[in-house]
Amino acid sequence: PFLHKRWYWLLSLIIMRIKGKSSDGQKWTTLEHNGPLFPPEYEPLPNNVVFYYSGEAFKLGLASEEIATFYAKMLDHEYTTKEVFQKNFFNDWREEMTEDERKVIKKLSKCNFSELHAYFVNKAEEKKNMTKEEKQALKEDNAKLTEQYGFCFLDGHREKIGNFRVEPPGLFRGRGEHPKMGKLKKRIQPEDITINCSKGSRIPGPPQGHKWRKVQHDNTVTWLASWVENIQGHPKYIMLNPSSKLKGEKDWQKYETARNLKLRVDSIRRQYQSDWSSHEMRNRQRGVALYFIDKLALRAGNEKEDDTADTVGCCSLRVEHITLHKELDGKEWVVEFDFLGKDSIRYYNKVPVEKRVFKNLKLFMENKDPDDDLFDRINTTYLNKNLNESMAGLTAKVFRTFNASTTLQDQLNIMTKEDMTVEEKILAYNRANRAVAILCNHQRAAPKTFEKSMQLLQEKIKKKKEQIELAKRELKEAKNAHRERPLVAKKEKVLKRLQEQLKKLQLQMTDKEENKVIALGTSKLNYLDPRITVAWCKKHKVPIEKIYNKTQRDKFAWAIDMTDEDFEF
DNA sequence: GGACAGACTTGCAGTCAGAAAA
DNA sequence: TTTTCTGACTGCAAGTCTGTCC
Repeated sequence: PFLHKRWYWLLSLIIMRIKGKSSDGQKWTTLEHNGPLFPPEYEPLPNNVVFYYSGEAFKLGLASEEIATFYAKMLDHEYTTKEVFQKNFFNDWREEMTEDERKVIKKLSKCNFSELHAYFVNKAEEKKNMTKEEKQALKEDNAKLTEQYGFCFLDGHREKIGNFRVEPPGLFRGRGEHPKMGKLKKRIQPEDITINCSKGSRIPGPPQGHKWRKVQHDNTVTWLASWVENIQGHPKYIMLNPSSKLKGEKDWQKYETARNLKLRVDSIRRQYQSDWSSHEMRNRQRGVALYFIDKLALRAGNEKEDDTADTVGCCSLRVEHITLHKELDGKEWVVEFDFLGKDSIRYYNKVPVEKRVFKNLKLFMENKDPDDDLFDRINTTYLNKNLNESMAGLTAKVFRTFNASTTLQDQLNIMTKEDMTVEEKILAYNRANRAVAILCNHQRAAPKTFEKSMQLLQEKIKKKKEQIELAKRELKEAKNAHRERPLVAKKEKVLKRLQEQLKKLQLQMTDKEENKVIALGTSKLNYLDPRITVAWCKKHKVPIEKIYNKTQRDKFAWAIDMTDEDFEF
């Protein structure tokens, strides 16, 4: 109890480091929890809500009715207009139908879900219009469930669980042009679920009349429960919240690896540059790929399974994804990138490169079709094996963490001035954050209400300016006419306050405009060493709450506790 | 060395709840 | 007090990377 938080963290991190090196992959000693929380069972539609086929009322059985509601709920979403989505949905739906239903329902275009849709729209409306008391009661029920299922005991500490709910059934919504969009995501039964906890701990009871698929005691993994989803056949896990010690330590380790790269990066860069002139084609490809990963923060680019959206990363780039320009916009040796990356987010960039890189790319593209691999001699496994020889723990993605955190540190150093107000410092921070987001290509759809809220701000600024004019005149009058000290002082104060408010609004607007299609959250949460931020806040007297919200402060508790103002990444 | 499974991190979007405006 | 708006939070898909098997 007398151990200061910071020392507690340091100590446990050091212990972890020692353990980590000699470890057999053990992640915990004891783990006890209450199992996952299942979604509520399907509630049948009331009899007055009717599904029509070919204009005729048709009573669906419970199972097929439930699936129909999944589609009906999504009716005003763009998804349901897509052919692939419709086809997948209809196939899967028919598979779950009874023989009799299948005999009748043969075409999706003849299905009329509109009453079902209206029913759910109405229900949502009703929920919105609930009384305060009803809402409060619902909230309390929820809190009870969180209390019961939302926590576990790991090595004796009560820890928050990240996702303690089993995913409900529904229609799969892939991102981009996913060939499986619209397929039925089936309801998960206790019989599908594997429970992981420690030997001798209280094993969570399965729901009445059910059994778990399996109960295991594997302390080399961190998950509490798992099941296999039916779309891709991949496992899904119930795991701890990012605020947990286990996740925090892992996060810290990640940033330490990135800081290690800082010490080695010069020699690694020299190495890959010399690879550009290697006699071996494989080495040249490795050198150029690594250069892209380092300079452009591209992802590694693993091979993907079929039946997924066509997206690529560095190693999986194809000839069609780049265009070479000997000269473009007054620059020499320009590579134009245009491809869909993770989550089908477009990466578009025109980058001047070294002449040798350019020549190599030309060579890699020779005698290839557009859909051939650009780097046909290498893959991510090979790349990572190589990187690991340069530095323990080094993999392709470490470069993203390293470059992101380095950029933040550099930008903060450049942009923060001591005479700035707190608001200006926050803007500077956001700009540094934004530089990182742009580097990592973290995009978002422009918010639907963007134009509107922008206009609103404009108006506020206009009003404020008018107020300032008025205040100036009044001040002048006060000075000329009355020469009453207290009145003049008062008017001066008013003016000053107004001017400060205007400045604040203008800063707000700049920030908003620049953030229109850039997402800052991802880099803040996953790429920026929180110690940089914590140190900066301490050094420049910016309250940490201005930069990190509650969740973020919880996740980065380790950094907040252990970082001094002189920390440098 | 390639295929595959498994575990864990990263990423966007949609929902929700509380703050701000009316 | 009611309505509107925004940022926090959740959900879950989609990556990365490691280990195992043949």
